[in-house]
Amino acid sequence: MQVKPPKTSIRADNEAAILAAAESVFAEVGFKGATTSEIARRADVPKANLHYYFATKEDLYRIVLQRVLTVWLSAASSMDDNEEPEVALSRYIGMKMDLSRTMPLGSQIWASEIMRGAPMIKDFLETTLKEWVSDHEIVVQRWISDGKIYPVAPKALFFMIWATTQHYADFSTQIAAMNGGAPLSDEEFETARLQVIEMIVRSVVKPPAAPAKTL
Amino acid sequence: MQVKPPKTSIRADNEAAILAAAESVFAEVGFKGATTSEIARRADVPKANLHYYFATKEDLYRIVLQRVLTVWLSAASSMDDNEEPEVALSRYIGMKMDLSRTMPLGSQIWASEIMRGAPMIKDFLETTLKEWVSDHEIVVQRWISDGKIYPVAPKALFFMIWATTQHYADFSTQIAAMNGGAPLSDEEFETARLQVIEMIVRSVVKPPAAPAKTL
DNA sequence: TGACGACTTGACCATTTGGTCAATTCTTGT
DNA sequence: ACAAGAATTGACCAAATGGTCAAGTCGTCA
Repeated sequence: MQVKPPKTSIRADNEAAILAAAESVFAEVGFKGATTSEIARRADVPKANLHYYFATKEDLYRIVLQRVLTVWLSAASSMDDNEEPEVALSRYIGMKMDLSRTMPLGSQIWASEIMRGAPMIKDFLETTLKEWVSDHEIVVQRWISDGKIYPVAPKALFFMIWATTQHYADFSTQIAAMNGGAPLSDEEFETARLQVIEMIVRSVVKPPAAPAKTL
Repeated sequence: MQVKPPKTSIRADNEAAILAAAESVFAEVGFKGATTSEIARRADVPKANLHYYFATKEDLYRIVLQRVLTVWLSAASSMDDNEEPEVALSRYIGMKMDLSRTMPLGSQIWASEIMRGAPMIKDFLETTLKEWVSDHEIVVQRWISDGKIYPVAPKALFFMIWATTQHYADFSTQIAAMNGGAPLSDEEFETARLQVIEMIVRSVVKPPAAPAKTL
């Protein structure tokens, strides 16, 4: 199951520790605010050792960002099939909620990269992401033509999905404060997950046509 | 209409220029990433002059944050009355969309403050914001009891509203990229605003009970 | 076992950082 | 007109920053 032979496990271990530390620092204070010494501290290696594995802070950031994009793409493909809108949307929203739960740092890094003007992922936004949106706008348009969902601007729907699901990662501090100070438990999160799916689906999917005459 | 007599207009002008510059820098790179020299550069004053008006970077940040909270509170009160859910929600969502349009930097600063763990507004979250949520949960519960909206977790509804509306501020770079590279025009934004209101309202408000028998 | 490359790290460097200060130049009220 | 406070700013400082380097230690494979 290993993709790359692990060179030495020393290298693999150290790179992993440094990348994990980098992820958490970048998520908290963004690229500009991050310091290599703080990353080294969290990874529990001397700063010089960090620079032995990753030449520059920008290199480190680029690699961390690349993993975020990869994960984003994997979730994105979960909406590809042409199922019924309710099913396709539920699957996609659920997947995004799972991502917010399991990889909140990635979501936060994405957010702070966007907020600083996306200098590093401008290209990704303009090509890959733009294409995903264009492709899926067509799907939504078809659902509208077929009378399955209300006529809505597809982009507004995508933005609502992204915003709401990622909110559970990016604003987890605020959510915890509203939850009596503690992060959502697994059960609480699962409830939220279902609730989000239910609300967003209802926001666009037409209820089944009035049952012809039965009852 | 002036609240404080403007001391000298020199002071007022300089403070305003510095605060505006600070807002834009903090919005882009957060508190940790911001530098006083960059703020001074954007305000077009020497750094020493900036420190003449604001003693420390933290002071500046605190003041900028305070204004964000004030604005947030003014929008929050727009949902207070006990109107029909559709009206109350539409007004509140519309107000939040307006805020995202007119004060996007404030929204971004809020987001980055939350992402770094909200060290500076923890108290606001745990008191003022928590109370607002508690109070309005009651309103939503009543709407549910009255059968006016579907049974939803009030917090999940608030989070969806905040997330979606603030997305138009925090992720404007990404939205522009999806819009062919240009920020939303006034008309495009107005369309989005209406669309967001429509979707969120539909996500919770029950359609009028099947019209008794007419037609 | 020994040699060679991988790994480790304290000391160091130039630059940038937040912030200070004293000397100077306005403004303004009388 | 002029004194007194308000405003301006170049020069400066200690600390922190991203990054380097040389001198070592360790792992492993023949």
